[in-house]
Amino acid sequence: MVHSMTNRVSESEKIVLEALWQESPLSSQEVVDRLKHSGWNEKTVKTFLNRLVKKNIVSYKKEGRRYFYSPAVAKEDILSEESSGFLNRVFQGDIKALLATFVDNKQLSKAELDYLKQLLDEQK
Amino acid sequence: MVHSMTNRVSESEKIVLEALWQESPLSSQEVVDRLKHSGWNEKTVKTFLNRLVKKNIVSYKKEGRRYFYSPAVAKEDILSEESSGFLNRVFQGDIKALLATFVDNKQLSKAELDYLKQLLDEQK
DNA sequence: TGGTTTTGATTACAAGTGTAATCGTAAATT
DNA sequence: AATTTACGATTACACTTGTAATCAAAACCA
Repeated sequence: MVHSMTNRVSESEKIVLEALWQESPLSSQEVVDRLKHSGWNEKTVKTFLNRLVKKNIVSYKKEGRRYFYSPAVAKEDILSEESSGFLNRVFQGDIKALLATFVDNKQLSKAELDYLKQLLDEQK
Repeated sequence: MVHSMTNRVSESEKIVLEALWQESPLSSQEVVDRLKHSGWNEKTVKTFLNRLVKKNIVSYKKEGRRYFYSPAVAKEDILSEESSGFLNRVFQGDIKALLATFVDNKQLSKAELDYLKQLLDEQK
């Protein structure tokens, strides 16, 4: 696979992927278990797993009759891809505007504020 | 319209909406003109305008034969809705993780860093 | 006044997504 | 061994989205 990954991961698929990021490899049943709070039918979860595999976002190892799934992409990669996409789409790349919106919108605790200041200092 | 707005604005629709935020009211032709860089066919733009109207995201005033469109929602509202949605979906509400990703990922200029620090101080 | 153009409304249509149900086969159970 | 079960593969189906084309009525032009 050469040219940059164009396969989009849908929101639902991302929730499934998140479970695999937290722990993998997992059988489909284990994924279903970890997502029982979602209210999704087992079949639905399996569909998402399948689509993730077809998109090469998730890989699997056959073990006897069943598959054990693992993420094929790093969480950080997806997060930064999503993040820069969001920044560009919603804030036209204006990171100051984006951060201002987040900082204004959320009530940040003192600890969070300190953490962020530290982050900014390191950035120097 | 009573219960909380559940109408999703698609990416393309948001681009059209952005034009109206920049200036309104606009006739459909004016919107098309302002979006000629998008490469969209006039018909396509009109479709998006129509869908925005159906979703009550954009309103219009009839003037003779033609309509003049205006946003029916504030940009800030959409931005903060999108932002908190993104925060929750992608970062599970962990604003520190989100900001860290943005701050790490983008090379921030000195001016931007200063701006952010000031923002954080105001937040105190 | 009869054609031409403009504009909004309606219709089209494939791809992607949410949400499963069904099918076929291999495995487990009785 | 026969039956039930579990699992992956295939199929289903409506809704959304991207991307327009067509239609009907009004307005303009010749």
